[in-house]
Amino acid sequence: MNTNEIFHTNTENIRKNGKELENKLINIKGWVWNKRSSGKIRFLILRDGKGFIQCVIDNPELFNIFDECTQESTCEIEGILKEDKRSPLGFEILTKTIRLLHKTIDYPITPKEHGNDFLLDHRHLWIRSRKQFAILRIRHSIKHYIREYLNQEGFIEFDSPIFTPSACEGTTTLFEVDYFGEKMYLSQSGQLYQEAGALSFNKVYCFGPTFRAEKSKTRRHLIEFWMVEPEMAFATLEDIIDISQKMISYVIQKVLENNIYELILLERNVEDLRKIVPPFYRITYSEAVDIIKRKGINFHFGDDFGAPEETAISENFDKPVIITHYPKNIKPFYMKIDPQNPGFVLNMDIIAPEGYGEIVGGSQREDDYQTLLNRMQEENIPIEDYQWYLDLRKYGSVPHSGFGLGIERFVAWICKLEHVRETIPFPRMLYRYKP
RNA sequence: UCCUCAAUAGCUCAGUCGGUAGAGCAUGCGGCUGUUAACCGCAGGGUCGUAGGUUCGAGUCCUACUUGAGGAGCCA
Repeated sequence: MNTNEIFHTNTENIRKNGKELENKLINIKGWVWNKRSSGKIRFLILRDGKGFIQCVIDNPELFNIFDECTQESTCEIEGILKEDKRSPLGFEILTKTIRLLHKTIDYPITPKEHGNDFLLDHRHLWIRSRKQFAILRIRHSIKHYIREYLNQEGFIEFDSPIFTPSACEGTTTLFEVDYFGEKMYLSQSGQLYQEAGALSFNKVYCFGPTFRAEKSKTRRHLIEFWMVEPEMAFATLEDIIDISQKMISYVIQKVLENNIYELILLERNVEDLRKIVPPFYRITYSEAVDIIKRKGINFHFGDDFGAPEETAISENFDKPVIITHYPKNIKPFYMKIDPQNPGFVLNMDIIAPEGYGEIVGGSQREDDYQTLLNRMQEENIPIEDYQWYLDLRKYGSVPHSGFGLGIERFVAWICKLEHVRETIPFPRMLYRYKP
């Protein structure tokens, strides 16, 4: 074996297979994340897009080039990989050569504290920092494991359109777009199209961005956010309660298995996440109202829950809470009326623990043509625009159910973040949409 | 749309009773052989968000505006 062989690698590979590369000459390309010096020994923390690794420089011939490598300069380093308990990664590089590929001058984001305003204005650079790196890698994993779970369960990904020709619940929360002279809207949910998909493919889901022109300005809201919306034929409310909690648990356990490095960077309490296994807690709307009233919160039976009510309910539980059977008049027309209790619908919301609010909303859908038509007329829905949707109840109607899960709130909960704006690469908020 | 709070060095902030501006980080120079947001010394760096008002005098008090943050409503 050639002892001078150079192994081109990265920090993710070192995390997983570091033992195999120990004492070997490795080559790694990246950017300077931080530097320290202490007399005759210097340290350079390299960021390579997969993680962070400390490079030790004790050869004085390299000190000049070390000084040239400012924060966020691009460089290529060769050296011997050594195991070392003092390095957070468990390994470090005894540097033999440093090549400066691009010198960075006056990088704006220093390793010290910054404010939200400054960081959001520099979002294109902020995503290089360690916390953002961890969050966005976990976002990727969450999306990956959601797809993995649904695909294993026999769902196919069936894309709903982004441009939608008509508004279903009024146009105030929709973005209007000029479509060659016609009015179109950016989708705020792919659900209605998923119902068509479910009657064609049995189990389907869409996964993509949705847009809501709500003037919401809170830590739980974005104007552009991502949802996964599964829809199943021959399925009742009970079936989606079952599958949604299994999906959430599956994703969390997979993230615990595969993203422990990122969770540690975020200082997330992983024991709280290990508890998230089915069955989740389950109460009805009426029982939730009792909990709220027992806490002394002034609440009118029949109203929808706001953030303070959701937080009050979730405080009682260390796992998500599923709330079912809401009053019909605070929920949309497509939800199926509870035959046992006609003032209520067969729906469910899942409230995350730790105050993260509603992460899932779903329901059994109205599958009877005449009942659906009556409800649409009551709510002044333009029937002509929805004839295609009514067709689904004319041709091979079947009990079917579905739900939507908001990716950003889910990521914020898993990462235990203060605000959803850090869970998406370039957040779109009420008054902030640059860069 | 409404309520509350904030704006001072490149960044994060302090600034007392109204008396002409401070620290840490970053930057530059010097020191230190194992640092973990390293540390120590020195130096440079300011139209105190904008406009007006009160006052002998305003970063500080008052008014308006601008920008940002948190929250409500609505929602995932």
